[in-house]
Amino acid sequence: MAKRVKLLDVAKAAGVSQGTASNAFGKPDLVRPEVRERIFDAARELGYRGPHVMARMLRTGKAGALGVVFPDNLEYAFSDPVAIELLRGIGRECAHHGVNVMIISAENPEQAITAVNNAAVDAFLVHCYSDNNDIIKAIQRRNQPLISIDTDIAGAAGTVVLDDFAAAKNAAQHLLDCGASKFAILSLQATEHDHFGPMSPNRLGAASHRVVRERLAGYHTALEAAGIAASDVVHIECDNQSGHSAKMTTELLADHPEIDGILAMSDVIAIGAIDAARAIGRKMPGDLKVIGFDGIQAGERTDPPLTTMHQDSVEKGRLAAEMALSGEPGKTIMLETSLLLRGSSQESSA
Amino acid sequence: MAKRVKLLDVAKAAGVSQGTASNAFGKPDLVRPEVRERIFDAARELGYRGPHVMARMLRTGKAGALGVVFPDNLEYAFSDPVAIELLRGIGRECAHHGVNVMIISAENPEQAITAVNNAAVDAFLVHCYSDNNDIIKAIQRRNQPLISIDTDIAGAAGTVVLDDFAAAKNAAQHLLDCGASKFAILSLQATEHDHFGPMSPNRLGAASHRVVRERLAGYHTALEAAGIAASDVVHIECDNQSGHSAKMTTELLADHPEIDGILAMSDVIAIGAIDAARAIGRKMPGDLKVIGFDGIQAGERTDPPLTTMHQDSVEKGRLAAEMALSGEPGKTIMLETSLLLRGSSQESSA
DNA sequence: CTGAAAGCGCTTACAG
DNA sequence: CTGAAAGCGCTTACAG
Repeated sequence: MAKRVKLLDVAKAAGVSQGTASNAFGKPDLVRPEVRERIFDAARELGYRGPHVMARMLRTGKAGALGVVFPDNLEYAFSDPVAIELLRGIGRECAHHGVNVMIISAENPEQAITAVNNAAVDAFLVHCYSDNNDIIKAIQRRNQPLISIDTDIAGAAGTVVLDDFAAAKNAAQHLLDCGASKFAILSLQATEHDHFGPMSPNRLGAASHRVVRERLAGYHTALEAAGIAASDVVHIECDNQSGHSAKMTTELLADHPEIDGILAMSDVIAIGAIDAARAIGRKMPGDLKVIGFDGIQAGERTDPPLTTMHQDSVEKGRLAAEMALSGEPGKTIMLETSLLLRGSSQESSA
Repeated sequence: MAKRVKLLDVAKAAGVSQGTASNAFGKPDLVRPEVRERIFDAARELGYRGPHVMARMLRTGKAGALGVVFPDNLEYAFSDPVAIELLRGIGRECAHHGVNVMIISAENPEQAITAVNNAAVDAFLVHCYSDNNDIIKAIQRRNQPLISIDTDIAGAAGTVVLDDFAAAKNAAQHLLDCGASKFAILSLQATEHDHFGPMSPNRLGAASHRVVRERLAGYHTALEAAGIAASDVVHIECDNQSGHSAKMTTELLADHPEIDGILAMSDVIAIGAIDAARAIGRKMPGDLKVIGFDGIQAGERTDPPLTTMHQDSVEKGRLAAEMALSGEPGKTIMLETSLLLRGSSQESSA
């Protein structure tokens, strides 16, 4: 293995100083064209591979990359359609700024902390549900800008969230308008600890995930205005996988056949619910109305197609990346959702 | 802005040498516990943030990250279900090794070269269709291990591909067995230059993408064995998006109503084909048989569900990452596919 | 187990 | 526009 050719070798061969050679690569305008060419020729001849990335990073302090962390669901992030849309938006904005995207990968929370500490990035984007998390503390210790997505983190350089309360309120109102009167809520996990199935009032009150808290409040607000107490609503906590929510829904509808309105906190969950309800012969939307949350593509292909509260996850990711890259003071952006009407809540007019 | 606390400051405060302080963080076993604690205390007191990542990288030459490059479809990679599965496998293996995943992001090929040069990574994983590419040259100039996925790159440290020939041959054979006799092939792009619609014999012969070349050869081999010449098969080049392939299929079936077998090079393309065929009233599988390629989840929800050649893209990505991280000599892995039988090729027995 | 020293390869003030 | 020098912050032989 030959010794690596470095800038000084090139400079010597070209008969210039190291500084000038550096400029030829990094700031070509500062070097006279003929000298620049001489330097490039020397580089080619010696087999110089261009400035060493890590050395430049150390010197300039810039990593040229944004770190993306999914503390709640590390492996899972690459399966959730919504996370992928987020990543697409992040990737788009990073590409625009000529910055790479570093996905912090780990098998468990402890490893994630190491992974965060080993990542050469200029800022972190954190997608998580809960603000109380060792991984977040590890990031904050690094003292780099942190943009939080979908939850509030104290001291974040920026925050992008949804108006989850309004979205959930509108979702419940829509099912009320469609005539539903006996409700079940299929909730996302309320805390980091796995817990599936019926939610006790205790558990309902203990939701540490901002998204869950806000959406529950929104659903309840609309229902209570229609005279339906939260205690009369069946709450089921689901894993965010259609297979799992299908199982939960089968049990739900066996125990509570009177349910005629299902409020699902994600489309993935809603899709499982529709599958399960159809399998046991429930007619939708006549017999049972379902509304999801997110607006993923797969919702177009359920039977019936899924009515949902649509959010623009791509834009959410893009905005977060933009905040991270702009270096502006920390602000909070709250995005709106819109009702995406399909067949699972009312007969299509088509 | 206070000056950054560095290791030497901590060492002085703890009354040890810089080397010992370094060991306390990086190789704790080499430092006596009581000394170690003294160092950690000093670090805490001074607000030391832990060893500087970039400095360590420069010194050790290890980046602790794997670069992933999609030269053909930079933004598109986060939309294609198959690319996402690949990424999931890569992420899984990287997490296992405590290595982060760096996605090289760029808006155009030129930017991609810069992005490659700015990426602090230990090796590159390249997913591409064609081996002749400026981005690949840029990577090779960096002289780091390069694992190529889905195509052969000369000098790669490793290669992971599918047995595309056998897969396509089996796909065509299956439709023959189901009774199809008039075929159309919906092909992926054959070269990097956009070209959609009917393929001339010229274009067929010029396919620079390995995947397209192999699959065409496989389809043709099976069809020719059944007495069907390649020149009697309609070839259409599609963008890998269901909306686009749907349009192409509508035209195809208008021009060639006799077609009763569609061989699609991806499930995404096949899904569009099924949608289009159903929209104009073609009965599947009775009237028209369709087989896809990949085995993505969305294929379960078409009407009828999509028969396809299933590949394990997650494993493909995982294997590629494993090769990159093992540092073993370059070898080639060829993965098999399997027929995934659903309703688009024959009546289900259910 | 500990300390003193070298050096990873570059970029950037600074002086000309 | 060019050159000489400092230093980014660390880890790792090396000698004890």
